[in-house]
Amino acid sequence: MRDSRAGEESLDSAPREAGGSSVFLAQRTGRPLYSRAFEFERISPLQFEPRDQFEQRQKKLQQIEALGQDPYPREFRWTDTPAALVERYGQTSGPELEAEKREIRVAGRIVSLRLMGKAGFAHLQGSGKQIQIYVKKDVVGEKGFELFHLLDLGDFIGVRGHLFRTKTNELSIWVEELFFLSKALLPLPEKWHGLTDVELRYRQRYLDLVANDKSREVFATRARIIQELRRFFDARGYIEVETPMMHPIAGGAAARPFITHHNTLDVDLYLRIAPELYLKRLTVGGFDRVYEINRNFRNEGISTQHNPEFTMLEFYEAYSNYRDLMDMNEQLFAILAKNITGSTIVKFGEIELDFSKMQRLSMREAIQRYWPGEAGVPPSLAELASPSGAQAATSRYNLWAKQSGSPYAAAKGSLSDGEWTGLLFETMAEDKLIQPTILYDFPTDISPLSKQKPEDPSLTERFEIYVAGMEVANGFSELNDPAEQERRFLAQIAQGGEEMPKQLDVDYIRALCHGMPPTAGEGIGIDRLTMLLTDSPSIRDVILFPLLRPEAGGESSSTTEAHGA
RNA sequence: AGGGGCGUAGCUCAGUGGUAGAGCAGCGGCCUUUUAAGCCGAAGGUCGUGGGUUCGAUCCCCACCGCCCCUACCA
Repeated sequence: MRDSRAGEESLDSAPREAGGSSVFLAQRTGRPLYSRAFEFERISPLQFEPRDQFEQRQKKLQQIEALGQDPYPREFRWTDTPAALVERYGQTSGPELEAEKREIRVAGRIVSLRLMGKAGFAHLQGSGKQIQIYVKKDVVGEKGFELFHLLDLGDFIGVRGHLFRTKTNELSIWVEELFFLSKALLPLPEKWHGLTDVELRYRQRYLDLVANDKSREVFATRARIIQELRRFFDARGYIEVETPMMHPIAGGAAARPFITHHNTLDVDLYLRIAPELYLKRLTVGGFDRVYEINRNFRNEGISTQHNPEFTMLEFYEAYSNYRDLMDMNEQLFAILAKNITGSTIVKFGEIELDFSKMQRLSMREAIQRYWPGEAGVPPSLAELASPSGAQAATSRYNLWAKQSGSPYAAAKGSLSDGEWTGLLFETMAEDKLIQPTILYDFPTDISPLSKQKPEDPSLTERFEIYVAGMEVANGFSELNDPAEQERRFLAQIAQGGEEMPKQLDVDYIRALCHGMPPTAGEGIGIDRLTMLLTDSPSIRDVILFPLLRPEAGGESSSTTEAHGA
């Protein structure tokens, strides 16, 4: 951490270590504060673009310093934010402002600048809101106006003055004194188109946030969604916990993990693919209602719906089952939609999602429901439940799909009945679930952590919630029979494959042996939920810094390393 | 991984097989209530990178790099 009492001579007067590469032309020297000069020595050829402006602004910074200003001052005390002023005085008339004439001190980033001769206007932006300032030479004086001249778009300043309205009736600050706060050595994106290059928006999110209101709103909304979720669960007696991100065994989901290494212990660890097994240990420990909002990491593809690290809310509730959760979810999604967007009807792209009700379908019903008419008579529930029934139905579906050019179900290796059912559902029904839908009764074969249905052990008490064709939640009555759990884990391990655990999580079985209450648990994908509630078509629009390939220019991978041939 | 698209000034975008264009930003000048401020002037580019075709390539061809979209894997 940086010392908050920074400002003592030692810190400032020490020449900066060149360290072999600096982007600055001028290196500061060990002169005392306020009288320091720059030395123009090229330290390294590395520079940020645009170079002319970078250099120009460095020169201006020196000139500002020459005016007696600290180039990086430690303190500015403000009385109001731009947002607060707009909020409070947005409707107040000029004469009323004149009558009050309260002294205010406001800070912000300069986002527009109109300078004319001996006066000028600018807009200060703070927390996404802007207020205009008016700077007049007569008022701020020779030096103050000189400082004003040296300001660029992007600089941070503070002002002292009072509110008034201009000829065009815009609420503005009549500036009596200017305070330089920080220099933008690089220019902001273009002022009315903003930043549209998506790559730049993701790589340099800070510019996106400065330039694009829409973007800052999305992330503010994301924060509110998480707040709402915490409120919802806190009000129901849950406690929030944090469980390990580094796991000795990657469990709790079927996914390829990231591998890392701890030096002192000399062990490989996996970045967690799910917090599930740890949270359930906590229900064993007597935390009857727990939740965690945190990251999961899966070493898999990147798409508009997938980022290698993503945020999940997971929660567990003792003495409940999946029916209780389904009911709770209907409430939760409706409340969220209402509180976040103002309505339970939410616009998403070209469609409107209605969160006031959720249709419920069993997986087998969904297959029937979305079975294409041209593919013949849909399979009966009895057929789908019978041995090899799902496989037979899939063959019939594939026959049609291949003829019509639709995606067909391609099985890798031999599948069990439950796997066929899951595959068929994913192939033909999943992307049709546009309106919020609770899909329930998943095959046991693809639900290794769920309790079976007492009347049909081939199915489990598990559901998923689909919205706009995306899976956003996954919950079930948790399997708490240690013998059955061990059997299913061993079956997974025997099955093999990159996505399956390699090792039995013995401690988890031991925990279950100490007794886990009947519990229902669920995970909700926060990123996807945020997409839905902010009308964002890509997951990268709701993740501040989505994973991208590292920028070229540093050590480039292929060219420098490619001597294998 | 496969298919499609994109890459031109710091930003937003035009454009052409024959010396590269605008607006904004930046620079110099004028301007004391402007607001996409205005007016005058000057500057700014390895047209993603590397090959090839050509008398000549930013443009055509190939490869590579990066990003976006779709499909596959996945939540």
